[in-house]
Amino acid sequence: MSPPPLPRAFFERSPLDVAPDLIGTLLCRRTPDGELLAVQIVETEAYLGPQDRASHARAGSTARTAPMFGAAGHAYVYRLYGMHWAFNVVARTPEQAAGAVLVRAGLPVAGAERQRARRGRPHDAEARLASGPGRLCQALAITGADSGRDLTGSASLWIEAGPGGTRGDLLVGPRVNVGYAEAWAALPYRFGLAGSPALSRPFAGPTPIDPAESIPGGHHPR
DNA sequence: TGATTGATGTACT
DNA sequence: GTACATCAATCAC
Repeated sequence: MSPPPLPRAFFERSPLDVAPDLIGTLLCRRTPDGELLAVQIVETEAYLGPQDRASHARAGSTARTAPMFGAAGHAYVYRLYGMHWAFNVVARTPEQAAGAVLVRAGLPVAGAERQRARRGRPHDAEARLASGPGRLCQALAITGADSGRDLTGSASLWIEAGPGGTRGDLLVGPRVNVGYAEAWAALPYRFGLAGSPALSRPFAGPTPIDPAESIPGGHHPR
């Protein structure tokens, strides 16, 4: 028995609320041959709508970014640097034009050996198999064919609550490799599970923070 | 019609 | 620490 997929309402909130709440949840994949692959999500980034200079939504809706402008709880998958895939969940309120949460890293919790085989690196530690947006997609066999998929009603790709319901201490910092986004590059829209060995890279600055505290940096658009 | 640019990962020094 | 693979989207003519 496993818990049901996270419901639509979970994703019908600001990406700034959904991104930290996804830390500790399970991203699950049922392959065509029936095998279960899953990771515990340990790192996410929030991307807002067209006003966010770091978001692909900044150019408005295109064939690629259309899922971000559609219903919350769907996948947005795109090709990165011409050779990797990156997986997002659409997160937005009815008032927000677009929004998404990039899943940057996870720790394998089911089908680890199959994930290692998919990565093609037999000697990599488990914590390394999905410790980056491209690695995570390769380990879980996520491709552009999954873009637009409804994660709340799919038998092949979904997100469910993590075991125990404990999220652990959160790390917060600026998003990775968005230096072109001017003032938006410095905002603390990246979230990580403190102490996880599967983070894609370290968080700088004072860590961890108390999850109960508000996000540092003042007032943010939600 | 052509040039630039990335929400990266790997190999190598 | 640096080099580089590789391509759709976007932007500059």
